[in-house]
Amino acid sequence: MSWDPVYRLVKQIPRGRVTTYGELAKSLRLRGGARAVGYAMAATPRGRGIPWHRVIGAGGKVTIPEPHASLQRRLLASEGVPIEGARIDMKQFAWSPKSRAKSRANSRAKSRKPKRTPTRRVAPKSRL
DNA sequence: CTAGTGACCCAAC
DNA sequence: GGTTGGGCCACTA
Repeated sequence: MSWDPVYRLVKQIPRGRVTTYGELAKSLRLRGGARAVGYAMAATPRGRGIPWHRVIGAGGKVTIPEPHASLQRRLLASEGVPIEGARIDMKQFAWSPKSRAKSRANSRAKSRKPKRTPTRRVAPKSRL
């Protein structure tokens, strides 16, 4: 299924570095966002040397089911990426698909969701 | 077409 | 700083 660009990018992740689903999604400009990347990773074909373990959740959190999470930790630790308190130090290990050389994990513009109709968390019904 | 699920993310509580 | 809930969209039944 055309997840090739995702796999390709994942394969570009250098050893000892990690990136998040969101970063991959933004770099690839996937409409599905992080979700699509997650889906792609879930369907990652084995036997192609795709370092799926270098893809983690936002904030350096492992958001995958236990069986895989355990393996992921071991693989990452094997590459020199220890997980401290179920979390990875993005400051050091975060890798950006574009900047390759720099470890810029900081691209958080808080202005993404300006207003989301506060005090209203129940069924907006219509969007227009 | 609708409904349900998911290796996600973010804001509010 | 942990839990809840909504949103976003791809994929399957």
